[in-house]
Amino acid sequence: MRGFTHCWLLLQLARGPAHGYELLERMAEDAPGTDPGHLYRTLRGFEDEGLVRSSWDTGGSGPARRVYAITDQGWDYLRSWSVHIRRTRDQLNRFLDDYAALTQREGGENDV
Amino acid sequence: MRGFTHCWLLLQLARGPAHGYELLERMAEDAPGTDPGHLYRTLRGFEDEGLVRSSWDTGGSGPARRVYAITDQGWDYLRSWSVHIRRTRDQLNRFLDDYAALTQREGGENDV
DNA sequence: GCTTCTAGATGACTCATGCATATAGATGCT
DNA sequence: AGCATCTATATGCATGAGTCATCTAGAAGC
Repeated sequence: MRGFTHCWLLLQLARGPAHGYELLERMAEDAPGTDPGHLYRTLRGFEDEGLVRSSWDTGGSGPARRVYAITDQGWDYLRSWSVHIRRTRDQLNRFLDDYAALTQREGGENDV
Repeated sequence: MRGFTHCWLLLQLARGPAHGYELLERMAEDAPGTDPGHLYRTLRGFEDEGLVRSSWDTGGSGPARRVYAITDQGWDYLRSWSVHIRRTRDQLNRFLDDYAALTQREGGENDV
């Protein structure tokens, strides 16, 4: 499966078109410490795979912005991801349960 | 963060000592398709970092087995992982919630 | 002797991620 | 005009997880 950044970005674009810098700032709130280079590369990668389409927005202030919009193929991809993500979440839950059970048995001095 | 294999392996060793091949078989049930090379390398990596200790078990049938046991440092690591994993799980839940909300709004022909 | 099973390991590759840095338009300051 | 700063996109290079193929070698069965 692709990393968290991939999922997050495509999901954001599913909510509506946006340009990279905007997504970068949004991400700074949700998951701080995201690398701009990785973000822009991921977006271009999406376009290469046909999951999004981009166009230049020269209106507004500042440099031109490359605005990305999700495609039907992008929606399909997002859908298959959601299945995978649910599975991953379940695995993590199992990990947490197992860990909690172990630490309880071992002593109980842990804040689980 | 380290990948799922890392977490899973160290958690298994937290339940008790085991050798690589045994873990490989256990993993085939929980998360099929795991690569032996990756597994063995990960275990050696753990040992380099002091998270586990290994010793040869020449008893029993078949070739000698390298048996791994978790160290105190390994327990510490596992503990810090559990915090991170909980955070990741919460992110995945947020993703799934957002996706569900989006697809409901868009039409509702999806089995969420 | 031969194959098969058990067990551990390496080499080479792809891809996600991180860190530094480059480029360039727009804006504000002096 | 000159200069710094903000906005915006992008590349270069390194690390490290994960994958695929392959190797070594003891033990067991036939």
